[in-house]
Amino acid sequence: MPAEASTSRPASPPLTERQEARRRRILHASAQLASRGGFDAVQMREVAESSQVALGTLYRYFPSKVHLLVATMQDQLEHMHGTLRKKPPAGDTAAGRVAETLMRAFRALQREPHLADAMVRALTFADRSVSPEVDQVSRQTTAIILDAMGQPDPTPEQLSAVRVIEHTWHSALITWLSGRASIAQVKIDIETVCRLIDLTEPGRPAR
Amino acid sequence: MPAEASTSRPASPPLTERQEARRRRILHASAQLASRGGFDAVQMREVAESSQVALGTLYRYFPSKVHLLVATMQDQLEHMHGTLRKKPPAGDTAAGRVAETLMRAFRALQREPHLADAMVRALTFADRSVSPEVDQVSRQTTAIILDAMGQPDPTPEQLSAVRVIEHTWHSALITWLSGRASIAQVKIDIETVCRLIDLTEPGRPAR
DNA sequence: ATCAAGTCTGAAACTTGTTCTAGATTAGCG
DNA sequence: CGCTAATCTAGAACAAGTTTCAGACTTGAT
Repeated sequence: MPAEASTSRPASPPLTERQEARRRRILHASAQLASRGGFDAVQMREVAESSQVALGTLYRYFPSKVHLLVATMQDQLEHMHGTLRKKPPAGDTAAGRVAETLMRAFRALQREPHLADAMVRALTFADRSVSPEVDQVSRQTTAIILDAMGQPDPTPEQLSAVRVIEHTWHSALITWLSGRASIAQVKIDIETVCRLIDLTEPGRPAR
Repeated sequence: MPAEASTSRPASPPLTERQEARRRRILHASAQLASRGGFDAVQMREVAESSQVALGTLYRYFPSKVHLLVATMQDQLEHMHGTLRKKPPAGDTAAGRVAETLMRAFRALQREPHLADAMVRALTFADRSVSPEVDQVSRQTTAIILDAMGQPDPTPEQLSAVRVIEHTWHSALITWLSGRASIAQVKIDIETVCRLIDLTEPGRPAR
């Protein structure tokens, strides 16, 4: 029973069971260390030791610390998408549902602020060499938002709005994590940007 | 004639002339190295050498690489605010003027993409210890946007919109810098988010 | 079962951000 | 001028990400 997740890796070379296990151990150690002290606490030597893997092996699985943390984020996002699916938001408007969904995710992050720090910092610090992985995270986030909107077939305008929402989401998280914005502030920003969705409700002249 | 900029540092201890000169040399070296190879090319030893200052001194002036790059950004932003002031945007709507202003800034960044990379990456990677400096950058950005709106006395709603615009601006830059979004895409995102301004034009029922 | 290719391990080495130290220089002051 | 505190310099030292390498272990195919 090899649990193959639906939205996962390209799975270039299929991993053996032991390799899959190593990969899981590494991701687990990464998340654990991150939960403690955030980005800085995820030290490659420690991750290697915690996951019972040689440093060189760690680097074979994840070519850099940022790759590792972005993969950790993919992992967590899948989790969250699953959780969110179970109890879909109940608002009347698409904007309200999206805002509610993002606030739910935000509350989850608040429970593990250090982990959030590690993941989000890695995500925005990632350079070109991590683009595919970051893109995957972005697609997953988009999927979550579209789910909340309940629009299986969004217009280009709506996709633009979703992109802007994602931008705001990431950047607002950053300001919260670095102590420059309060939780309340983040909430306001999310609600504000979600209004863009109403603005692009189909049946409106585009411009 | 000690040119004291209007929006500058708290100037805790006033610097002597030679110190001011050192500071300028450092910032200049930083910008120069950044223009070459972006974030990675700004190596503290090189900055120290280029600016004819000992490594320890560099760290006395800027307590970390991120501090240095954020200060570099403040410097460049002041420049840009000055430039933008000279030719204010000409659009009819506030949203249009803000979008035009940001696109103008964006085109300036496109001319020095490596410098942009160094500054923006530093900005979003900055942790709590750099909050005051990052905040200053944020205030300066807000000032530029409010200038473009031509609203000397914005409502709280408008301030929220401006915050969201800044979020989008930063995050969109990141996606462009890491090659995940095209210039055209960034343009669309900026234009999309600027619509929020019309939405909060005074004289509208606030919800 | 055996062999070749690929993978993993442990340890050292290298890079770059950051810290520390001892001595030289400078600034402000009486 | 001559003193004292602060600042600056050169350079070593340390920390953590990354690379490298020789040898042991697995895997897959014959």
